[in-house]
Formats: sequence, structure tokens, C-alpha cells
Amino acid sequence: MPQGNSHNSSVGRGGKNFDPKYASKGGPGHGGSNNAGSKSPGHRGYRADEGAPKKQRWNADERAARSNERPSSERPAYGSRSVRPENGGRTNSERNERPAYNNDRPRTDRPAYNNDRPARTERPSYGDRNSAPRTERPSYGDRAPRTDRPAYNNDRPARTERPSYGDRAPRTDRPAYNNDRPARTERPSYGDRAPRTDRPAYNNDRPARTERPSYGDRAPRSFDDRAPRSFDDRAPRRSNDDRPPRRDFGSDRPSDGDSKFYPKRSENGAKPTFAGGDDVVLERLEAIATTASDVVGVTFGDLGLGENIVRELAALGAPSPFPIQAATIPDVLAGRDVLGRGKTGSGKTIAFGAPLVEKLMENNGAKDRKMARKPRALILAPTRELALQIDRTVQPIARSVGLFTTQIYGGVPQYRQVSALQRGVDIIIGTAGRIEDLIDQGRLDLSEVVVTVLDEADYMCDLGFLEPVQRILRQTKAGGQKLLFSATLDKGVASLVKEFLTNPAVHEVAGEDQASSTIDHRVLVIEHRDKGRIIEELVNREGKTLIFSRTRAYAEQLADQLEDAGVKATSLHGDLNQARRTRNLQMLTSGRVNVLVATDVAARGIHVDDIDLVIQADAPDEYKTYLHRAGRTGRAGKTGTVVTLIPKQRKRRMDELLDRAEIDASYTSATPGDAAVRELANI
DNA sequence: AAAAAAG
Repeated sequence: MPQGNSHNSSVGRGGKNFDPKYASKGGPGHGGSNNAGSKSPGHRGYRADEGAPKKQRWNADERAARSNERPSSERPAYGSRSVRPENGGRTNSERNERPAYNNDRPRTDRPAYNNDRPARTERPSYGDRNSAPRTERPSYGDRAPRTDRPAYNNDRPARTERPSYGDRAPRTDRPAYNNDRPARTERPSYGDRAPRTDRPAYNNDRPARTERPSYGDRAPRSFDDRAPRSFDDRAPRRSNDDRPPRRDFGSDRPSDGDSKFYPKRSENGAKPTFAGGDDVVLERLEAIATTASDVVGVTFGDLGLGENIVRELAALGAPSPFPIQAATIPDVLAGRDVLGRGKTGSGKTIAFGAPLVEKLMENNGAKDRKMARKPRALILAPTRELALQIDRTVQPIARSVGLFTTQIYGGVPQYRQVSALQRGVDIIIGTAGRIEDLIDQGRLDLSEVVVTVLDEADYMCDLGFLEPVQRILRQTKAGGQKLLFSATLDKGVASLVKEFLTNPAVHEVAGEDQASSTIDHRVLVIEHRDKGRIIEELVNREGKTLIFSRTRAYAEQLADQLEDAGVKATSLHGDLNQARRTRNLQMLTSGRVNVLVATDVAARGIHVDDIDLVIQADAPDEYKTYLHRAGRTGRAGKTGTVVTLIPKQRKRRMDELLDRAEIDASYTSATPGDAAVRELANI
């Protein structure tokens, strides 16, 4: 009932999407906003032909004015990098200007961008059908060369009858789908960063695992004995004795969610506590550990996946299952709730994605292609980039059996996402904010979601994420299957487990500890004032470098500084608009730049091939953050180095953090020009 | 502090 929107209750909450105060003000030149109040902005998105044929939001003059004013007024403001007012001065309401912040740098190469920005053409289609959102346009504008705009106007008239859609893809039925996958053309390129190339690589480093000593000592664990709790050593205490044998975990457990592995809320009335900002060390969950040798000779087919899926997995570069996959797939197929821990890149996406698709298909999925069918699976990720990356893996698997996925995340026009929902999708992959937004607008109904996946589940339980995640999970079908995955899965997920999971099976992969890592960890003790120069020296090399900073402003500043120093660098953080975020990440992936300075938005899950150096310009506060950041390198069987820069006062904290992360790192004092720095640069 | 919805 896309039309009923303006009357239903969603307006109460969804009102945030259409705030009269904005409509009445309407930005100057926003012709359509006057009457926008009479219609729900969103539903016009579907039926542009019904109401206001009025489409032009920006006439030529306005555009011209805008494009002129930009360089002159906004640019200069932030223009000089060194003087750039920091974020501190900015408030949320100034967000729109944010991009201006970015404007300065890439400006020069901007033109080039236009060419390869196919997505651009889609933008208008959003607008023309949805006049209200038009008001957002300006914000897009800053990233885009207004110049290409005019073209839109030209073909826009024709759009009234919806062709915009059609012009992009045959509206037949499904093909339209291709629309929301502009990325498709780039697909090949995805391959290399996702499963494809790293897959084989992992195989390479797997053999090594078998001879891994650290394992050896635990070796006997034939899977029967209680799982190797390689993970627990970190736990303050482990009362193993009364613990039931791992094997039974679940099978004989009352299915009332009474897990012995989580603090019981009812026991003392206290809620489990969470990490929050502190580096609280939570006990790791006990799990059944699977080792590489356990899965030798096992095929995806053996695990219960159908032919099409198996074939697609092979095409994706996954001919045979990795341990985490072999461990979790059968349980997922059996319908159990699953907690899975496997280091990033160890194949978690396929571990939940493939069986999820198989399950949906079994449940009549493929034949039920009716329009507007409700989604039956949901995959939640903490960042948009990660959601995108997951979709790149899951989508082809789903398509191989005739199921459809769509991405639902913020920062991009919602139109295409909503229209995909209208056509009907089976699997939703996205981030919390937009998902809630669409639910509030009455455009997304999760009531038929029978399988929900939380990737980076522990992170999703952090302050700020937990509540939205809980609200979303409550929207899904009661009793639906829940799958929680993370490289650092710990008891921080207890509250979710308590409320939403039943008798979960917990799996981990043995041997994925730091001792087995191919990463070299270094700590450089420096004077704070030398930080910039030392980073410049470290980055002066061939390979790809990922630099983490604590704040967005510093990420931006550092990227600017490096560029000024002649290094091709770019940034990735939440102050950038989504198009730029996507593009900047792509720039590192494609090798157009060798240095990316990012906030922790890039800490988890993001896979870029061949990053051989990770620099932590600011040390992380949490050991898990360290592990995730470090995990961006040392992938694909290659070696990687993590360099953390700290002032000497931070040594002690760093020691503790490394201790918790179970990492051995060497400390070196360094000043600019030191041999120690040069040596690192020559990795 | 960052992330996640817009505005």
C-alpha cells in the first residue's frame, strides 16, 4: 500500500522524513516544495505520473548560480588545508557543507570522476519521481559537477511516465533490478577484492596451519573433547569444570534460551554489561572448534548445499569449504541459531550467506516471485561499505537459485531501494539506520524475515548500535533463525543472545590466533610533533598502506598533508558523502592511490587486496579494534605489517592492549629520518 | 570518537 502512506501511523514516526518545517521553507528555488506538504514525498516516488508533473527542481539559472557560488563561497572557506576549521566548529545542521570539506582536495581531478560515474545518471530518476526529496539535491551537488545536470533535464520530461526506470533497463519485470546494481559492471573488479583472490590464498596459508605448534598442544581435541578454548585464555577465569562437554552444546540444552554460556540476567537481576567505550575484556564464548584438518575432503555439497549454489561458490573462488564454513553451514541449514567466530576474511560471509540462500530456496523461495513479496532474510552490517561488500558475495549466490537481494543503507537516495522492495526481494543486506527509516515509512516490512544475520555482531552490540539492532530484530518474525558472526565474538553479544536466540550452536576456527598470524606488529614510540613527518616517511613506498586515525578530521587532514607531500592519498570517513566514500575506497582497491587514511569505519570487514602496511596514527582504545584494524593486512597469505605510533606516555596502555590482544610487538623509539623508520618503509 | 537516517 504504497499510497496510504500519508495517513498511516508511519507518519507519526516517519514524519522525520518529511518535516513540514523544511517543506514550508523549501529551499530557494525549490519549486516543488510548496505543495510537497500535500503529498507524502515517498509515495510520489512511485507514482510520479499522478501528481505534480512538476519536476524541475533546479532550473538552469539556479544551477549556474550554484555552481558559481560553490567555489567562491564554500571553497575558500575551507580552502586552505592547513587552516581548515576543524570539525569542532561544525554542527549537525551544517552537515550539508561537509562535503565542502572534501571539495578542496580532489577538486583538481574532479573532472575525471564524472566520466566514470555511471551512477550519476540515475540520480535524476530519483528526483523526478520524488519531488520532495529533491530538497536534498543540493547536498549531492557538491560532489557532483553540476555540469552534467542539464542533461537530466532534457530527458526528464519523458520520465513522467516512468521510463526513467525503463530507460535504464527493460522494465520487463526483474531486469529492472539491474538498476540497482550499477556496480555490476564493476563486478569483475569486485571479484578480486572479495572472495576470489583471497580464497586461494587462504588455502595457501592453511597447510601451514596444520603444522602450527600452537595448535599442536591443543591438538588432541578431536572435536569431541571440549573445544579448544584457545579463546579463553584471555578470559579472567574459566570455570571449565562444571561446563558441559562442548559436544552437547545445544543438542541437549533446553531450548528456552537458557544458555550456560552467558550471564543469566535472572540470576542476579543485573543486566550483562557491555564494553561501551572501555576496553572491557569480555569472556570469549566457548565454542566448538573446527580445524583445517577436520574439513579436508569435505565439499559444499556434503554440507548440504545444492548444486547451483555449489557451482556459484566455485565461480566465486570457493571450490571447497573453509573451516568456519564447514562448521556453521550444517547448523544453519538445520535451522539452528548460530554464533560463528572466524577471523575476517576466513570465509564468514559465505559461511552464513550460502546456507541462508539454500534455506530460503528450500522454503518455496524460488517459485514465489510475486511482486512485493516480503523479504525473508536480513543481513545487518555496521557500515555501508561492509553491507555492500557482503552483497557482492551473497547476491550472486542468491541469483544462482533465482532469489534476489537488495541493499538498504543510508547516504544514497532511497528510491531505488524502495522500488526494489516493491518488486519484491528475498534478502535484504544493509545498515540499521536506513532499515529503520524505511520501516518507519511503512515501506519495509520485516515480519516475514525468518533468517537474520548480524555480521560483526559484537560491534553491533556496542553502545549506539545495540538499541537499533534490537528494535530491528524485534520486527523480524518471532522465532526466526538468528546468525551472529564476528572475528571477535565475545560475550558482549549476550543480551542479544538472551532475547533473540534459542539454543545457539557456537563455532570457531581453531588456530586463528595471533601466533599463527602473518602479521608483524611494531610500535613506534615517537614525539607527538613528529607524527606527521614519520607517517610521510613510512608511506613513501610501493605497497598499499591503510592509515587509521581516531577522528574524521584528522583522517582528512592527514590525507591532505600526504597529498601536499606528493603522495597519492585519499580518505575514508563519515564526513564524506556516500558516493565519495565508495569512490575513495575504490581508489585504493584499484590502486589509483596507494594510501588511504580512514577512521574506524574501515576497521571491520573491509577487504582490499594487498594492503601490506597498516599504520595506526592513533592507537586504538580497544584491543578488538586493534585486531580488526590489523586484520586489513596480512591477508591472502601475504605478510603484512602493522605500525602503531604512540607517544611514550602511552606505552603502558599499549602494553595492556597488546597483552589482551595476545600480540607480541616490538617497540622502537623513532624520530623522523631514523633508520628504524626507513627500514619499515622498505618492508 | 565513530558508526548508523535525514535534515
